[in-house]
Amino acid sequence: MRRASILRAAIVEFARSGYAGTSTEAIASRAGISQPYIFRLFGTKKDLFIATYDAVTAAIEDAFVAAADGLSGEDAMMAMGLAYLELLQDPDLLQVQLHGFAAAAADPDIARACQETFRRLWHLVRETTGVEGEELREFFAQGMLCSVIAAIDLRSVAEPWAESFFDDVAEEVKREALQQLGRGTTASSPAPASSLSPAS
Amino acid sequence: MRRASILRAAIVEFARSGYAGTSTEAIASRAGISQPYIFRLFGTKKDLFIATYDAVTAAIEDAFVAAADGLSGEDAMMAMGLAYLELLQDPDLLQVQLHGFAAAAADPDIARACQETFRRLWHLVRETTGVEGEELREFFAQGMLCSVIAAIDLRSVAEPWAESFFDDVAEEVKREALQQLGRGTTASSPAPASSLSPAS
DNA sequence: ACCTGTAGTGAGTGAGTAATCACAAATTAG
DNA sequence: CTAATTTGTGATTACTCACTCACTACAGGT
Repeated sequence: MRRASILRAAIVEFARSGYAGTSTEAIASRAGISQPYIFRLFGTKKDLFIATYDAVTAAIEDAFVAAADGLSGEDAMMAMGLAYLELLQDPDLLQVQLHGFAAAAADPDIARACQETFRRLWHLVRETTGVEGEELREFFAQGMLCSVIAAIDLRSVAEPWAESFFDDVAEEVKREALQQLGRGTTASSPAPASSLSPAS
Repeated sequence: MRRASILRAAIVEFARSGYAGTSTEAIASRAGISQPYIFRLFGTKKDLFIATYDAVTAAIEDAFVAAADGLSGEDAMMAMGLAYLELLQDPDLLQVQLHGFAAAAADPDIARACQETFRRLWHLVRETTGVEGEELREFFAQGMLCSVIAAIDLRSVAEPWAESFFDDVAEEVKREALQQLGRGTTASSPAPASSLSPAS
Protein backbone atom coordinates (compact mmCIF):
# COMPACT_ATOMS: atom_id res chain seq x y z
CA MET A 1 0.00 0.00 0.00
CA ARG A 2 1.27 3.41 -1.01
CA ARG A 3 -0.22 5.01 2.07
CA ALA A 4 1.85 2.84 4.36
CA SER A 5 5.08 3.46 2.48
CA ILE A 6 4.48 7.20 2.62
CA LEU A 7 3.93 6.94 6.34
CA ARG A 8 7.17 5.02 6.75
CA ALA A 9 9.06 7.72 4.86
CA ALA A 10 7.26 10.44 6.79
CA ILE A 11 8.33 8.93 10.10
CA VAL A 12 11.98 9.10 9.09
CA GLU A 13 11.81 12.64 7.74
CA PHE A 14 9.62 14.12 10.45
CA ALA A 15 11.80 12.43 13.07
CA ARG A 16 14.82 14.26 11.73
CA SER A 17 13.44 17.70 10.95
CA GLY A 18 10.09 18.06 12.65
CA TYR A 19 6.82 19.32 11.29
CA ALA A 20 7.81 22.74 9.98
CA GLY A 21 11.33 21.69 9.01
CA THR A 22 10.36 18.81 6.76
CA SER A 23 9.27 19.37 3.15
CA THR A 24 6.67 17.19 1.54
CA GLU A 25 9.14 16.83 -1.31
CA ALA A 26 11.64 15.15 1.01
CA ILE A 27 9.03 12.67 2.16
CA ALA A 28 7.85 11.99 -1.39
CA SER A 29 11.31 11.35 -2.75
CA ARG A 30 12.15 9.06 0.16
CA ALA A 31 8.94 7.15 -0.48
CA GLY A 32 9.73 7.00 -4.19
CA ILE A 33 6.59 8.77 -5.34
CA SER A 34 5.77 12.19 -6.70
CA GLN A 35 5.11 15.06 -4.33
CA PRO A 36 1.52 15.81 -5.46
CA TYR A 37 0.50 12.28 -4.64
CA ILE A 38 1.00 12.98 -0.97
CA PHE A 39 -1.71 15.60 -1.18
CA ARG A 40 -3.94 13.25 -3.05
CA LEU A 41 -3.72 10.73 -0.25
CA PHE A 42 -3.46 12.96 2.79
CA GLY A 43 -4.94 16.27 1.76
CA THR A 44 -2.69 18.52 3.75
CA LYS A 45 0.78 18.51 5.22
CA LYS A 46 -0.75 18.85 8.65
CA ASP A 47 -3.06 15.91 8.05
CA LEU A 48 -0.05 13.88 6.96
CA PHE A 49 1.82 14.86 10.09
CA ILE A 50 -1.08 13.90 12.32
CA ALA A 51 -1.51 10.61 10.47
CA THR A 52 2.21 9.95 10.92
CA TYR A 53 2.00 10.86 14.56
CA ASP A 54 -0.97 8.55 15.07
CA ALA A 55 0.89 5.71 13.38
CA VAL A 56 3.78 6.29 15.74
CA THR A 57 1.48 6.23 18.73
CA ALA A 58 -0.04 2.97 17.53
CA ALA A 59 3.40 1.43 17.11
CA ILE A 60 4.44 2.45 20.61
CA GLU A 61 1.24 1.05 22.01
CA ASP A 62 1.84 -2.20 20.17
CA ALA A 63 5.35 -2.44 21.57
CA PHE A 64 4.02 -1.97 25.09
CA VAL A 65 1.21 -4.45 24.65
CA ALA A 66 3.58 -7.04 23.19
CA ALA A 67 6.13 -6.54 25.94
CA ALA A 68 3.61 -6.88 28.75
CA ASP A 69 1.80 -9.81 27.21
CA GLY A 70 0.88 -12.26 29.94
CA LEU A 71 2.34 -10.08 32.70
CA SER A 72 0.79 -7.79 35.25
CA GLY A 73 1.70 -5.55 38.14
CA GLU A 74 5.37 -4.72 38.67
CA ASP A 75 6.39 -7.39 36.18
CA ALA A 76 4.44 -5.67 33.43
CA MET A 77 5.85 -2.32 34.46
CA MET A 78 9.42 -3.56 34.15
CA ALA A 79 8.69 -5.22 30.83
CA MET A 80 7.31 -1.95 29.50
CA GLY A 81 10.36 -0.12 30.74
CA LEU A 82 12.48 -2.54 28.77
CA ALA A 83 10.23 -2.04 25.76
CA TYR A 84 10.85 1.69 25.99
CA LEU A 85 14.59 1.16 25.94
CA GLU A 86 14.23 -1.08 22.94
CA LEU A 87 12.22 1.57 21.13
CA LEU A 88 15.19 3.87 21.61
CA GLN A 89 17.36 1.50 19.60
CA ASP A 90 15.67 2.99 16.56
CA PRO A 91 14.79 6.45 17.87
CA ASP A 92 12.61 7.59 14.97
CA LEU A 93 9.33 6.77 16.64
CA LEU A 94 10.08 8.61 19.85
CA GLN A 95 11.66 11.44 17.91
CA VAL A 96 8.43 11.98 16.00
CA GLN A 97 6.60 11.95 19.29
CA LEU A 98 8.92 14.60 20.68
CA HIS A 99 8.48 16.76 17.62
CA GLY A 100 4.74 16.39 18.06
CA PHE A 101 4.93 17.64 21.61
CA ALA A 102 6.96 20.63 20.51
CA ALA A 103 4.70 21.44 17.58
CA ALA A 104 1.63 21.14 19.79
CA ALA A 105 2.40 24.56 21.22
CA ALA A 106 1.59 26.19 17.88
CA ASP A 107 -1.28 24.08 16.66
CA PRO A 108 -4.35 22.93 18.62
CA ASP A 109 -5.01 20.03 16.23
CA ILE A 110 -1.57 18.62 16.89
CA ALA A 111 -2.05 19.30 20.57
CA ARG A 112 -5.21 17.22 20.53
CA ALA A 113 -3.39 14.33 18.89
CA CYS A 114 -0.70 14.51 21.59
CA GLN A 115 -3.24 14.61 24.37
CA GLU A 116 -4.83 11.53 22.87
CA THR A 117 -1.44 9.79 22.93
CA PHE A 118 -1.10 10.42 26.62
CA ARG A 119 -4.64 9.35 27.29
CA ARG A 120 -4.18 6.04 25.52
CA LEU A 121 -0.77 5.21 26.92
CA TRP A 122 -1.84 6.34 30.36
CA HIS A 123 -4.80 4.01 30.43
CA LEU A 124 -2.84 1.20 28.82
CA VAL A 125 -0.07 1.26 31.38
CA ARG A 126 -2.45 1.85 34.23
CA GLU A 127 -4.70 -1.03 33.33
CA THR A 128 -1.98 -3.54 32.50
CA THR A 129 0.11 -2.80 35.54
CA GLY A 130 -2.51 -1.72 38.07
CA VAL A 131 -0.07 0.99 39.07
CA GLU A 132 -1.39 4.48 39.83
CA GLY A 133 -0.51 7.96 40.94
CA GLU A 134 3.06 8.87 41.61
CA GLU A 135 4.62 5.67 40.36
CA LEU A 136 2.65 5.80 37.12
CA ARG A 137 3.71 9.36 36.51
CA GLU A 138 7.32 8.47 37.18
CA PHE A 139 7.18 5.86 34.45
CA PHE A 140 6.25 8.50 31.92
CA ALA A 141 8.70 10.99 33.35
CA GLN A 142 11.60 8.57 32.86
CA GLY A 143 10.32 7.95 29.36
CA MET A 144 10.33 11.64 28.48
CA LEU A 145 13.83 12.00 29.87
CA CYS A 146 15.06 9.05 27.82
CA SER A 147 13.53 10.51 24.67
CA VAL A 148 15.24 13.84 25.27
CA ILE A 149 18.56 12.20 26.04
CA ALA A 150 18.36 10.33 22.76
CA ALA A 151 17.31 13.44 20.84
CA ILE A 152 20.26 15.51 21.97
CA ASP A 153 22.59 12.55 21.51
CA LEU A 154 23.94 12.71 25.03
CA ARG A 155 25.50 9.38 24.27
CA SER A 156 28.14 11.09 22.16
CA VAL A 157 29.31 13.18 25.10
CA ALA A 158 32.31 11.34 26.44
CA GLU A 159 32.31 12.89 29.89
CA PRO A 160 31.77 11.00 33.12
CA TRP A 161 28.62 12.82 34.15
CA ALA A 162 26.92 12.13 30.83
CA GLU A 163 27.99 8.52 30.76
CA SER A 164 26.78 7.88 34.26
CA PHE A 165 23.59 9.64 33.26
CA PHE A 166 22.34 7.32 30.57
CA ASP A 167 24.18 4.27 31.78
CA ASP A 168 22.19 4.60 34.96
CA VAL A 169 18.95 4.82 33.09
CA ALA A 170 19.57 1.80 30.95
CA GLU A 171 21.41 -0.41 33.38
CA GLU A 172 19.13 0.22 36.27
CA VAL A 173 15.94 -0.38 34.37
CA LYS A 174 17.36 -3.56 32.96
CA ARG A 175 18.78 -4.83 36.22
CA GLU A 176 15.54 -4.23 38.06
CA ALA A 177 13.57 -5.71 35.23
CA LEU A 178 15.57 -8.87 34.99
CA GLN A 179 15.62 -9.48 38.71
CA GLN A 180 11.89 -8.77 38.87
CA LEU A 181 11.00 -11.03 36.02
CA GLY A 182 13.42 -13.72 37.01
CA ARG A 183 12.35 -15.72 34.01
CA GLY A 184 11.91 -15.39 30.24
CA THR A 185 9.07 -13.06 29.35
CA THR A 186 6.28 -14.60 27.36
CA ALA A 187 6.41 -11.64 25.03
CA SER A 188 8.14 -11.80 21.67
CA SER A 189 10.82 -9.30 22.66
CA PRO A 190 14.22 -11.02 22.77
CA ALA A 191 15.58 -8.00 24.66
CA PRO A 192 19.18 -7.98 23.45
CA ALA A 193 19.18 -4.26 24.16
CA SER A 194 22.52 -3.23 25.56
CA SER A 195 22.47 0.56 25.26
CA LEU A 196 20.35 3.58 24.60
CA SER A 197 21.21 4.47 21.05
CA PRO A 198 21.96 2.35 17.98
CA ALA A 199 25.29 3.31 16.46
CA SER A 200 28.25 5.63 17.15
CA MET B 1 20.19 47.28 24.23
CA ARG B 2 18.72 46.14 20.94
CA ARG B 3 20.30 42.73 21.29
CA ALA B 4 18.40 42.03 24.47
CA SER B 5 15.07 43.15 23.07
CA ILE B 6 15.55 40.94 20.04
CA LEU B 7 16.31 38.02 22.33
CA ARG B 8 13.14 38.69 24.32
CA ALA B 9 11.09 38.69 21.14
CA ALA B 10 12.88 35.59 19.87
CA ILE B 11 12.04 33.69 23.04
CA VAL B 12 8.33 34.33 22.52
CA GLU B 13 8.34 33.45 18.84
CA PHE B 14 10.62 30.43 19.02
CA ALA B 15 8.63 29.17 22.00
CA ARG B 16 5.49 29.15 19.90
CA SER B 17 6.72 27.88 16.54
CA GLY B 18 10.15 26.39 17.06
CA TYR B 19 13.31 26.87 15.06
CA ALA B 20 12.15 25.98 11.57
CA GLY B 21 8.63 27.30 12.05
CA THR B 22 9.55 30.81 13.12
CA SER B 23 10.42 33.51 10.59
CA THR B 24 12.99 36.14 11.34
CA GLU B 25 10.39 38.63 10.17
CA ALA B 26 8.07 37.60 13.00
CA ILE B 27 10.82 38.12 15.54
CA ALA B 28 11.84 41.46 14.04
CA SER B 29 8.34 42.88 14.00
CA ARG B 30 7.73 41.74 17.57
CA ALA B 31 10.96 43.43 18.61
CA GLY B 32 9.98 46.56 16.67
CA ILE B 33 13.00 46.58 14.39
CA SER B 34 13.65 45.78 10.78
CA GLN B 35 14.33 42.24 9.75
CA PRO B 36 17.81 42.85 8.25
CA TYR B 37 19.00 44.18 11.56
CA ILE B 38 18.67 40.75 13.07
CA PHE B 39 21.27 39.50 10.65
CA ARG B 40 23.45 42.48 11.40
CA LEU B 41 23.51 41.54 15.07
CA PHE B 42 23.34 37.76 14.98
CA GLY B 43 24.64 36.78 11.57
CA THR B 44 22.43 33.79 10.99
CA LYS B 45 19.04 32.49 12.00
CA LYS B 46 20.74 29.50 13.57
CA ASP B 47 23.09 31.73 15.53
CA LEU B 48 20.09 33.69 16.76
CA PHE B 49 18.37 30.52 17.81
CA ILE B 50 21.39 29.29 19.71
CA ALA B 51 21.82 32.69 21.35
CA THR B 52 18.15 32.59 22.34
CA TYR B 53 18.53 29.08 23.63
CA ASP B 54 21.58 30.05 25.67
CA ALA B 55 19.71 33.00 27.15
CA VAL B 56 16.92 30.64 28.15
CA THR B 57 19.37 28.27 29.77
CA ALA B 58 20.92 31.14 31.70
CA ALA B 59 17.50 32.28 32.90
CA ILE B 60 16.60 28.80 34.09
CA GLU B 61 19.92 28.50 35.88
CA ASP B 62 19.31 31.85 37.54
CA ALA B 63 15.88 30.74 38.71
CA PHE B 64 17.37 27.62 40.25
CA VAL B 65 20.20 29.47 41.91
CA ALA B 66 17.84 32.07 43.33
CA ALA B 67 15.41 29.45 44.60
CA ALA B 68 18.07 27.42 46.37
CA ASP B 69 19.87 30.40 47.81
CA GLY B 70 20.99 29.56 51.32
CA LEU B 71 19.61 26.02 51.16
CA SER B 72 21.22 22.65 50.64
CA GLY B 73 20.37 18.98 50.49
CA GLU B 74 16.73 17.98 50.28
CA ASP B 75 15.66 21.53 51.11
CA ALA B 76 17.43 22.86 48.04
CA MET B 77 15.98 20.06 45.94
CA MET B 78 12.45 20.94 46.96
CA ALA B 79 13.06 24.63 46.40
CA MET B 80 14.28 23.90 42.90
CA GLY B 81 11.25 21.76 42.24
CA LEU B 82 9.11 24.72 43.20
CA ALA B 83 11.19 26.96 40.97
CA TYR B 84 10.49 24.63 38.07
CA LEU B 85 6.77 24.88 38.66
CA GLU B 86 7.03 28.63 38.77
CA LEU B 87 8.89 28.66 35.47
CA LEU B 88 5.89 26.87 34.01
CA GLN B 89 3.69 29.83 34.92
CA ASP B 90 5.18 31.53 31.92
CA PRO B 91 6.03 28.53 29.76
CA ASP B 92 8.04 30.32 27.09
CA LEU B 93 11.42 29.48 28.55
CA LEU B 94 10.77 25.78 28.89
CA GLN B 95 9.03 25.72 25.53
CA VAL B 96 12.14 27.08 23.84
CA GLN B 97 14.13 24.45 25.64
CA LEU B 98 11.82 21.72 24.36
CA HIS B 99 12.05 23.05 20.81
CA GLY B 100 15.80 23.01 21.19
CA PHE B 101 15.77 19.35 22.18
CA ALA B 102 13.60 18.51 19.19
CA ALA B 103 15.70 20.54 16.76
CA ALA B 104 18.88 18.96 18.09
CA ALA B 105 18.09 15.83 16.11
CA ALA B 106 18.69 17.68 12.86
CA ASP B 107 21.57 19.97 13.77
CA PRO B 108 24.74 19.07 15.67
CA ASP B 109 25.36 22.69 16.68
CA ILE B 110 21.99 22.87 18.38
CA ALA B 111 22.63 19.45 19.88
CA ARG B 112 25.85 20.75 21.41
CA ALA B 113 24.01 23.69 22.96
CA CYS B 114 21.47 21.29 24.46
CA GLN B 115 24.14 19.00 25.83
CA GLU B 116 25.72 22.03 27.44
CA THR B 117 22.39 22.87 29.09
CA PHE B 118 22.23 19.47 30.65
CA ARG B 119 25.82 19.62 31.74
CA ARG B 120 25.37 22.95 33.49
CA LEU B 121 22.04 22.17 35.14
CA TRP B 122 23.25 18.72 36.11
CA HIS B 123 26.27 20.07 37.93
CA LEU B 124 24.30 22.94 39.42
CA VAL B 125 21.65 20.72 40.95
CA ARG B 126 24.15 18.10 41.98
CA GLU B 127 26.42 20.53 43.72
CA THR B 128 23.74 22.58 45.46
CA THR B 129 21.77 19.60 46.68
CA GLY B 130 24.45 16.97 47.06
CA VAL B 131 22.02 14.54 45.53
CA GLU B 132 23.28 11.98 43.03
CA GLY B 133 22.37 9.07 40.85
CA GLU B 134 18.82 7.91 40.62
CA GLU B 135 17.29 10.73 42.63
CA LEU B 136 19.09 13.36 40.60
CA ARG B 137 17.92 11.81 37.38
CA GLU B 138 14.38 11.67 38.66
CA PHE B 139 14.44 15.40 39.24
CA PHE B 140 15.20 16.01 35.59
CA ALA B 141 12.76 13.36 34.47
CA GLN B 142 9.92 15.06 36.33
CA GLY B 143 11.01 18.33 34.79
CA MET B 144 10.87 16.97 31.27
CA LEU B 145 7.44 15.52 31.91
CA CYS B 146 6.18 18.85 33.23
CA SER B 147 7.52 20.65 30.17
CA VAL B 148 5.77 18.24 27.87
CA ILE B 149 2.51 18.44 29.80
CA ALA B 150 2.61 22.20 29.49
CA ALA B 151 3.49 22.05 25.79
CA ILE B 152 0.54 19.87 24.86
CA ASP B 153 -1.74 21.86 27.14
CA LEU B 154 -2.92 18.85 29.08
CA ARG B 155 -4.45 21.33 31.45
CA SER B 156 -7.24 22.03 28.97
CA VAL B 157 -8.29 18.38 28.98
CA ALA B 158 -11.18 18.25 31.41
CA GLU B 159 -11.05 14.54 32.09
CA PRO B 160 -10.28 12.98 35.44
CA TRP B 161 -7.14 11.17 34.36
CA ALA B 162 -5.60 14.33 32.97
CA GLU B 163 -6.56 16.42 35.95
CA SER B 164 -5.17 13.93 38.40
CA PHE B 165 -2.09 13.82 36.23
CA PHE B 166 -0.90 17.37 36.54
CA ASP B 167 -2.60 18.09 39.83
CA ASP B 168 -0.48 15.34 41.27
CA VAL B 169 2.66 16.82 39.88
CA ALA B 170 2.02 20.29 41.16
CA GLU B 171 0.33 19.55 44.44
CA GLU B 172 2.70 16.86 45.50
CA VAL B 173 5.82 18.79 44.78
CA LYS B 174 4.44 21.77 46.62
CA ARG B 175 3.18 19.82 49.59
CA GLU B 176 6.46 18.01 50.02
CA ALA B 177 8.38 21.20 49.52
CA LEU B 178 6.45 23.21 52.05
CA GLN B 179 6.58 20.52 54.68
CA GLN B 180 10.27 20.03 54.03
CA LEU B 181 11.14 23.67 54.20
CA GLY B 182 8.82 24.43 57.07
CA ARG B 183 9.79 28.06 56.85
CA GLY B 184 10.00 30.94 54.36
CA THR B 185 12.70 30.41 51.81
CA THR B 186 15.40 33.04 51.77
CA ALA B 187 15.07 33.19 48.00
CA SER B 188 13.09 35.92 46.28
CA SER B 189 10.42 33.54 45.04
CA PRO B 190 7.08 34.35 46.66
CA ALA B 191 5.73 31.01 45.39
CA PRO B 192 2.10 31.92 44.77
CA ALA B 193 2.08 29.14 42.16
CA SER B 194 -1.23 27.37 42.23
CA SER B 195 -1.25 25.55 38.91
CA LEU B 196 0.84 24.43 35.99
CA SER B 197 -0.11 26.83 33.25
CA PRO B 198 -1.00 30.53 33.29
CA ALA B 199 -4.33 31.04 31.55
CA SER B 200 -6.67 28.64 29.84
C1' DA C 1 33.00 71.88 7.18
C1' DC C 2 34.65 67.21 6.90
C1' DC C 3 35.83 62.84 7.93
C1' DT C 4 34.81 58.25 10.47
C1' DG C 5 32.27 55.03 12.60
C1' DT C 6 27.83 53.23 14.33
C1' DA C 7 22.93 52.18 14.24
C1' DG C 8 19.49 51.14 11.28
C1' DT C 9 16.55 50.26 7.06
C1' DG C 10 14.06 49.78 2.09
C1' DA C 11 14.20 47.20 -1.56
C1' DG C 12 15.37 43.29 -3.52
C1' DT C 13 17.16 38.23 -4.76
C1' DG C 14 17.19 33.53 -5.29
C1' DA C 15 15.77 29.51 -3.51
C1' DG C 16 12.33 26.62 -1.63
C1' DT C 17 7.53 25.07 -0.68
C1' DA C 18 2.52 23.75 0.05
C1' DA C 19 -0.99 23.09 -2.81
C1' DT C 20 -3.59 22.84 -7.53
C1' DC C 21 -4.83 21.12 -11.94
C1' DA C 22 -4.98 19.18 -16.10
C1' DC C 23 -3.64 15.20 -17.90
C1' DA C 24 -1.56 10.22 -18.63
C1' DA C 25 -1.35 5.26 -17.60
C1' DA C 26 -3.14 1.36 -15.69
C1' DT C 27 -6.69 -1.30 -13.81
C1' DT C 28 -11.36 -2.87 -13.43
C1' DA C 29 -16.29 -3.34 -14.92
C1' DG C 30 -19.80 -4.04 -18.27
C1' DC D 1 -13.64 -3.81 -26.96
C1' DT D 2 -15.16 0.13 -24.46
C1' DA D 3 -16.29 2.93 -20.50
C1' DA D 4 -15.30 4.14 -16.05
C1' DT D 5 -12.64 4.26 -12.07
C1' DT D 6 -8.35 4.28 -9.80
C1' DT D 7 -3.58 5.46 -9.53
C1' DG D 8 -0.28 8.51 -10.46
C1' DT D 9 2.54 12.61 -12.41
C1' DG D 10 4.55 17.11 -14.86
C1' DA D 11 4.01 21.68 -14.88
C1' DT D 12 2.72 25.56 -12.52
C1' DT D 13 1.19 28.91 -9.05
C1' DA D 14 1.24 31.92 -5.39
C1' DC D 15 3.85 32.69 -1.67
C1' DT D 16 7.30 32.70 2.08
C1' DC D 17 11.78 33.19 3.75
C1' DA D 18 16.83 33.70 4.91
C1' DC D 19 19.99 36.63 3.59
C1' DT D 20 22.39 40.74 0.91
C1' DC D 21 23.42 45.37 -0.41
C1' DA D 22 23.30 49.93 -1.10
C1' DC D 23 21.81 53.45 1.26
C1' DT D 24 20.31 57.10 5.09
C1' DA D 25 20.69 59.35 9.74
C1' DC D 26 23.38 60.70 13.18
C1' DA D 27 26.94 60.88 16.42
C1' DG D 28 31.72 62.64 17.92
C1' DG D 29 36.30 64.08 16.84
C1' DT D 30 39.42 67.35 14.39
